[in-house]
Amino acid sequence: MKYNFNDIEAKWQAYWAENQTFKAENHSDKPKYYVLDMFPYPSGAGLHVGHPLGYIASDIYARYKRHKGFNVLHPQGYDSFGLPAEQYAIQTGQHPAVTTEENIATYRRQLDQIGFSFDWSREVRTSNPDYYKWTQWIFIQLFNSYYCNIDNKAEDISELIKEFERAGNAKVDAVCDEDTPSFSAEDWNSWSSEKQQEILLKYRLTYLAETEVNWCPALGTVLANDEIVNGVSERGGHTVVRKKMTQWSMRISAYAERLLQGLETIDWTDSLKESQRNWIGKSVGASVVFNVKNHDETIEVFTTRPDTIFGVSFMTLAPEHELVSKITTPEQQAEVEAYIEKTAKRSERERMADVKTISGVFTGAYAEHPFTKEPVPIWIGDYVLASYGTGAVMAVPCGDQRDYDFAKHFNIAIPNIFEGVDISEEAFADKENTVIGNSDFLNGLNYKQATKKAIEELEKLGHGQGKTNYRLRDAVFSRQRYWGEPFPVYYVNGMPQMIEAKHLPITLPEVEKYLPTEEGEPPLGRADVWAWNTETAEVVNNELIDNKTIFPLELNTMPGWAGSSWYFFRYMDAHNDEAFASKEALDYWQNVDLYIGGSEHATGHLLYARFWTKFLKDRGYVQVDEFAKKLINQGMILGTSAFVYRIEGENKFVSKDLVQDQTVQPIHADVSFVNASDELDVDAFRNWRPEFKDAQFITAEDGTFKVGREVEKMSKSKYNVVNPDNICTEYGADSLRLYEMFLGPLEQYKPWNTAGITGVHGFLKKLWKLYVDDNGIKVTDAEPSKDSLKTLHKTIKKVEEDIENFSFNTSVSTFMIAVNELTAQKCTSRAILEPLLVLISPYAPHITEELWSQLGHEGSISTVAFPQFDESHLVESSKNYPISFNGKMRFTMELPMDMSKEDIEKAVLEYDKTQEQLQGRTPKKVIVVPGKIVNIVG
RNA sequence: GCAGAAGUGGUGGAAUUGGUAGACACGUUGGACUUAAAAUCCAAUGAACAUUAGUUCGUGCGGGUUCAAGUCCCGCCUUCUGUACCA
Repeated sequence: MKYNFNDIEAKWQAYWAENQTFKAENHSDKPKYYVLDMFPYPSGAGLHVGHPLGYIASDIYARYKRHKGFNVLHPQGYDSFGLPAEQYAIQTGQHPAVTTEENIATYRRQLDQIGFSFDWSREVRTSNPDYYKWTQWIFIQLFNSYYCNIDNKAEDISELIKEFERAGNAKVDAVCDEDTPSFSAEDWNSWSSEKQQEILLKYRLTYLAETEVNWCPALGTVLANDEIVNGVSERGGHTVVRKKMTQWSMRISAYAERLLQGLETIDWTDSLKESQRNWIGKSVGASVVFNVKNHDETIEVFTTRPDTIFGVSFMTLAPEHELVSKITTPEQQAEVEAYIEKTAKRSERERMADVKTISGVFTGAYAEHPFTKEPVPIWIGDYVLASYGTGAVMAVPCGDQRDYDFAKHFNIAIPNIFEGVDISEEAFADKENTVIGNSDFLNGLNYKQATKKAIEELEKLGHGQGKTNYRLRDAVFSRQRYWGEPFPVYYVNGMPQMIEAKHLPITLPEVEKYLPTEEGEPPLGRADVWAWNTETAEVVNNELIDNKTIFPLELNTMPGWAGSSWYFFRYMDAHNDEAFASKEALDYWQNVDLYIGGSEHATGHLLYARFWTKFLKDRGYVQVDEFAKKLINQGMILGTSAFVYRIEGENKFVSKDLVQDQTVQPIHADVSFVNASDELDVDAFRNWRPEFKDAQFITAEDGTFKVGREVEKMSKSKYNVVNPDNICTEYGADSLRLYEMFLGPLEQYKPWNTAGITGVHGFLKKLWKLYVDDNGIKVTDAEPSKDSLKTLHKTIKKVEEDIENFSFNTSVSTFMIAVNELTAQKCTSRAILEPLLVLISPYAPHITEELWSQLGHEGSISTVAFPQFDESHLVESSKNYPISFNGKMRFTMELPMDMSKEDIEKAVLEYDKTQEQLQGRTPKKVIVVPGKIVNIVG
């Protein structure tokens, strides 16, 4: 019987689907284990071999955990709202729901043929109204919450309103906008409802505010900071400009400290945690208030070095700073205005590219040093960013290199306030070795002492206090797009109102085009039926809007990360229409035990999802603080591109080994035309494109034509994309799974080379032949040999360790070694071969199911207990000792395991080969490590 | 600039606590089977020297610790990833 993988794989995939083999139960006596892959976006191109890498790894782990007796939740679904489907809709007029549906079908077919153990009964799609109903619901909860700094958690906004009615906001310590005024209870109670709502927006966790946003004209939408790479849009590489717009924002900054602290409690990679730490950007220091001479204005700055306050010799404001126009003296007016105009014109990108040029202008105004009362000149300069801190810095040139460079450039004094440090060449920024001098009451103190003292003194003077600053900004939550979740929001007198939760979902309206309107409104502005009737609680025709009972609905939609910020909870109870998931399900599954995905989501999805989890916990909807306990980033699989070389100016191609010093042009050839020995199928290449049809090919003497190889990112344009469908047809899903793992460590970037798959495919054939010959199953009930038991048990040990360490590549080698050994031992024993199948089944589930059933078992192998490791089979009576001379291994010597150190030394020294090596010398020293090694020195 | 990861044969990679460097594969070469091919099987395969026995070198580079270093320490170089005038 031959190993007919196509039939076997189809058979078992059908079996799993029919029997719902991998359906997870929400009630079980078994311990739970939740394995999750990062949500795929179903793109039109389908999967290439790089995509399933993480899915295969998580699938192996999920299957392993089932063998280990866990109730495993291993779901899959689609992040199905998003820009590509919408761009496609704009180009073709097709509804994004239609193309999304088609793409999902392709994905599903491709995923199914790889044999994943997903519980498809729990599939979720973010674009499905049953799902986004709850995304809208969470949005409403955020709107109805504020962040209380005293309790350090989110609380219901009604609590805040009660307090405002009772005592105004004097005693309230909550996260709010910078410009929130102080008010009394009388003020509050005297205000109109609109005014009250305006104030409440300053506290709500999601709020509408005029913000400066990253506007991408080409995409017609706003982008979040993490959607911009090097000043251009991440998708498409379009220009991004700053623009003021009224937008929904998420008050994620309220959670900055908890998001930072939480990192200590989760097992994520260091690089990922580090990215999040940098993104949150905590800095501890002080806020210092400077008076402006001859003005009532004050300038507040944030500094991490209050200890260097006596080294201040100027201040710098961002050119956009609101005080600039107020304090600039008439003499400096023209110069300042010219500078502001010049910097405003420079795009973010230019400003970033050109960090070296120092520019700035003196405003003519002076601040007053809080301690010395000396005048401090106020400059403006674009090295100060309006968006960080207060948009102003106190410049200490002796202690900060940027201030130093600025001072040098403009000939500003650089007073030295450090003991025994030379600052004639550069600033001194070493906090550890700082001793302050020339600084009145701070003299002689180190960094820590001086910082503490300076803050105390500033507080006494009322000129500052200790402060912690975060780089993390509130996240803009609106997109001027069609294909996203609609907001459950309508407007009364310009004030946003939430639709009651019981009327959700508010489904996407139909539009005739997916472009912004002529007036520049988002695509939903084209919908005819997009108004809210508050009496009937229905979405009605816009013509009915009377602003009495029928109001306009929000035209923006939610961003891509809305749906993916909580989907991991939905899988726990995917069809619940009473709640986003039942309390029982949430209590049982808690959070994700293992999350596998790419590292590109470090500061986007993975931060927002943590934020929403903490919010849901605060409001009592979930029990957990973090949604994923452990996270692994899989590396990318790169393509191995193939190049053919065309002689410059001629339609003549030359085999790689004959190129020599001719001037040639490398041209990408499709990798499917190239075999394992880098030989090109010339005919296939000719037929590929008309211009190659009549080309000449200079081949090697043996008639072969060699291509060059280079490792690049896998991409259509490089013709190096390998489709898993072809691999499955030609070698089978089990070969694909094994090979993806065999390529190397999961986290590492590594090139794909289809040629190597014959290795694992050969292994599967050998495995098959161990069980089956021409007459069918050849497994017997014979007593296993000692050697076979040893092979089995060392394999159990190694594989178990490997899986626990996510070292899947080494377990594939271990299987190969085991099968090679058992084949050599001519093992046919059921007692060996049955457990071996269970070991391999997480990696190669189809072939093992088939052999398991052929061995006479009913039902799936997937829940059979993992074999128990028994040390006793590995105990050796002797050891083949490596004998080294001065650290160099010369020969080996078989000696009993229980031999004493002294006897080993004696035996080794008496051995002929030892004397041969020593050539009459007397060893100075003999090191014997029993069970390991012998080293002879001398 | 800063942070993180990584550098081992022709290639992917292995070596879990310092103890036989290169497991397991790919590729290459030779052989068996075959009319031939495919498939399968066997053997060799880090480099140099040597008829053999064997010797020398060898884990990015330079030092060091140790009986023993891919592994530990110090100083560099290169590549990848992320991030950046963050006060």
